[in-house]
Amino acid sequence: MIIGKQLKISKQIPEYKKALLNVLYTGNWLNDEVASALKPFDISPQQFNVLRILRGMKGEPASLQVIQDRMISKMSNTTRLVDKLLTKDFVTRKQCESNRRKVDICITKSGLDAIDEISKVVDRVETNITENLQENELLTLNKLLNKLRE
Amino acid sequence: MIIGKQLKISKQIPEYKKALLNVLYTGNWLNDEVASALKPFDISPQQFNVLRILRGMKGEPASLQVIQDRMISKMSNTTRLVDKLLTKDFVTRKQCESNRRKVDICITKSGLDAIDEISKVVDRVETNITENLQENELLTLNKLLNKLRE
DNA sequence: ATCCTATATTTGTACATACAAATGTTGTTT
DNA sequence: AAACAACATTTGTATGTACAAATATAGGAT
Repeated sequence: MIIGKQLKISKQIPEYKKALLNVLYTGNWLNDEVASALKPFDISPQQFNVLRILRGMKGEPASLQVIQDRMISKMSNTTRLVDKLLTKDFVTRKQCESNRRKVDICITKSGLDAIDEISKVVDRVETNITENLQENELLTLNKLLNKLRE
Repeated sequence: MIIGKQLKISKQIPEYKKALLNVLYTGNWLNDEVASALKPFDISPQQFNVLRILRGMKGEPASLQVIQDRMISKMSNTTRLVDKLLTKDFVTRKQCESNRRKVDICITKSGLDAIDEISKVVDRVETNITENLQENELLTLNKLLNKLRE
């Protein structure tokens, strides 16, 4: 639905305000969509994101800093997010040997299995959502969002 | 920056995944930008959003439901968000007379003063962010985001 | 009028997040 | 080498948010 109608915004709101409202609103909406798809697996979008990052490390350990830099939503307490993944046995954490201030975080076999399983469901949601956008529209959307953040 | 570089994503990720990642990432980024602009006023983006909704009511009271429907980020406890605004004396809340299940929430004079003041700062942030996008680019962005949510 | 269902909000509780201070480690300066 | 600043993470604490159950009111159906 059109953003103005959706949130019952005044009709003469300038386009730039509409656009920013739309980015925020659509971001939240998308997050909620993903969250409810993840719900049955008892995992949050944030946790899913971190698991995916760790899977992308291809066996290499990641420090907290590396994880944080790559997270979609930066947060001020990644330690505790990793704690949650630890109790689920999805990751391991130990002091980094070459720089003992850092910590080596790796995904476990069971973490890999979990994310592979969960990814299928998320993939389905993602293709569903984007199916009414053409490839060139996706490219344009990416271009405009990148430009916005410059 | 380009979303793939930003989050150090694998290069052969399909465009639709990039787009959704970009929507989420840009939404969070924008929220953080606004949040830090609001910080000096000791008010959260959510609270700011509700005050703006109430200002838009032009004196008419809003029920919790009305507020929730118009919020950028839907949340499951609007009561407590309004509690916060109450303790700041930015709003009033009383039982609705025509339907006593509902509550009438109104913005106070001091709430109006606050939001007028704060809006100036947020406006500045918003124009800053969008200044490198042309009007037709903003229109396209809005169109694509609306289409995504369909 | 009584009963039942739907609506609107609040409350209890568990969990998540933000922020600053504390801890431990490393590199640099003197 | 001692002292100090910079870095990486953790911990304490306050606040925010999610979810379900509880409360209260309204609008039918019998």
